[in-house]
Amino acid sequence: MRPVAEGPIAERLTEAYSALPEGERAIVRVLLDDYPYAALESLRSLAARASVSPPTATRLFARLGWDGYADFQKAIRSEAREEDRSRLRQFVSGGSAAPSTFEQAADTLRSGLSGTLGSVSEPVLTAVAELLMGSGAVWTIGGPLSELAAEYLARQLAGLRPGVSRVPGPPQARARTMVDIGPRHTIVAYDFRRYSAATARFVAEARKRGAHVVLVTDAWDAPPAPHADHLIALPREAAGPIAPLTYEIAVTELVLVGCAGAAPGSADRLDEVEALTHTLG
Amino acid sequence: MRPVAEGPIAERLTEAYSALPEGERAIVRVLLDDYPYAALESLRSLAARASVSPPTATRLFARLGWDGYADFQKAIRSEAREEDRSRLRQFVSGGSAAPSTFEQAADTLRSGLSGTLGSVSEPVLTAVAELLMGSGAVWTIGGPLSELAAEYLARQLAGLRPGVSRVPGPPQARARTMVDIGPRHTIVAYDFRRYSAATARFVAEARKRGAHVVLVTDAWDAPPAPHADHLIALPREAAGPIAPLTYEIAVTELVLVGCAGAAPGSADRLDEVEALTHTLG
DNA sequence: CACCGGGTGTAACGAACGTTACGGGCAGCT
DNA sequence: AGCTGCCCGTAACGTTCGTTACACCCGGTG
Repeated sequence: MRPVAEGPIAERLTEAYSALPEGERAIVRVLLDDYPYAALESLRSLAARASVSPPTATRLFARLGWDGYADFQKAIRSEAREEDRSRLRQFVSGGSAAPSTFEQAADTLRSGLSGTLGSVSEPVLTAVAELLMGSGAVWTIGGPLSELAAEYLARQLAGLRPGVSRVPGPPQARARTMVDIGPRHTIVAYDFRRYSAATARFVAEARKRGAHVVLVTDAWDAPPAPHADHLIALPREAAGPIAPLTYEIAVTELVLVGCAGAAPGSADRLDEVEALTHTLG
Repeated sequence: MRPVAEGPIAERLTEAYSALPEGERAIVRVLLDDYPYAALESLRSLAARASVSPPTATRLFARLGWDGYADFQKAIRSEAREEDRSRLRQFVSGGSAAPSTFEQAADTLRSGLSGTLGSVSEPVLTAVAELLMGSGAVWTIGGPLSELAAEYLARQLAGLRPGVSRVPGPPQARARTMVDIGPRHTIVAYDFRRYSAATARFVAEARKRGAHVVLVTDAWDAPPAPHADHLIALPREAAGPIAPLTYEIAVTELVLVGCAGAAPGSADRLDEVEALTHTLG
């Protein structure tokens, strides 16, 4: 399979990459970009694709320890053949003795995401999506790190409908924002771990003014939770040694999928945004 | 029938088989027995495996309508490439009966993340982590959406070491930034899909000044790729209907795990940051 | 400034390639 | 028996291949 399961040859190329001269790097890029099919063509067309001369390719394979291009090709072919065979028994759960730090971290992310996606219920997502597409205006807000998720939601959602903004950071600007918030508006708040008192206050005030509140957090007893109409709680145990922004982004994308589904004409809008980007850029 | 899914080429061979003379049948048998790998070797070795002469093979391909062996090989290669792609697509989009939109999206995210985490090689992560912790100064930069990942890396990395900044957006500010960039500095660039010409230019110039460049992208032939010392390529096919920021964040967190591991005293620094946050807030 | 080492492209080489031309061989038909 | 059509291998052809040799350019060093 393409990059999902790379063989040792692709790894060898990847690892050696940074130590290679420019021309040979170009070859490696072509090789990995269309792996393994680029390696099945002739050395000359390979070199042409990389815009270098054939000898440069020859030198690459020599440097990496193969006995010429034919040798390299043979290795690629047998690896592909072998990988094809083993695709059936791809239920190998890794299992190798001592997983490295990275493997541990990767596993944490994998299972954490799985838990995150499993814990959000579909009716809630549907309701949130409808709310976001049906509201008069949408504001997103987040804590020190979660604000990146808030920003992400704002940007993507703005591609689907008008009237989406970030809640500004400074108190005065927040106050000016709050003045106009009313019953037809929706606030999406991201609040995690240490929780932001400012976010809780903002959410509480917005709710008092009749706005709808969607809260993405890590616990049902988070400070702003009482003021939320819809609450998406990510499992806390998913947290690794580092803040798991991955999960926040993931559920945000889930919400966005729902929003896109609820907006039939969104493709046109996205096209127009793109055209305008070009015009203004 | 070793291959799970045979393409039309294999079918063509099978159907024509009975109408073929003995020698050409032998060729077809070899072809189908080790499909499609036998077709990737030379015509001569193919003929040898079938215990016939090379011209017999040539005649087979002419008879079946291809314009020579090279033409046949090209067809085989592109078919294999296409089949590979569609296999991944099917793998990504899931196949169970009628899953809801959200379940589909969730599966996409799950398997996409799995693919992403599987495709990044550990030595590269290690090298990047060491680079990020050992450099004089680190700058992060990203495109319209990827900049969120760049921002995330900058914020988290700043908790582990001093001298981490975002590259500013406006050209003049970028120019002022560039002036001071030199050999002991490192640039981390995120560049995806539509690719940002500005990012590519910045990276190219930085590299010219001797800075190290780490590029996180979705293809080995991305525009800034030629200027990167370390390249982390996320599988392109993993992309769903929406931009997969989840994956970018995930590999960023993987890198951060490596950085944290390379900095023993980072806990103290984080504590101090927290205390200062309280003091200044 | 001269020097040096590494990286690269151009040009030329020999080898292997796929193809074509030709002739022997064999079955089936007249 | 002779003829005919098809199949197939041998031999030679021209092409394309991967490799090597060599000269140029560039950045770093004494």
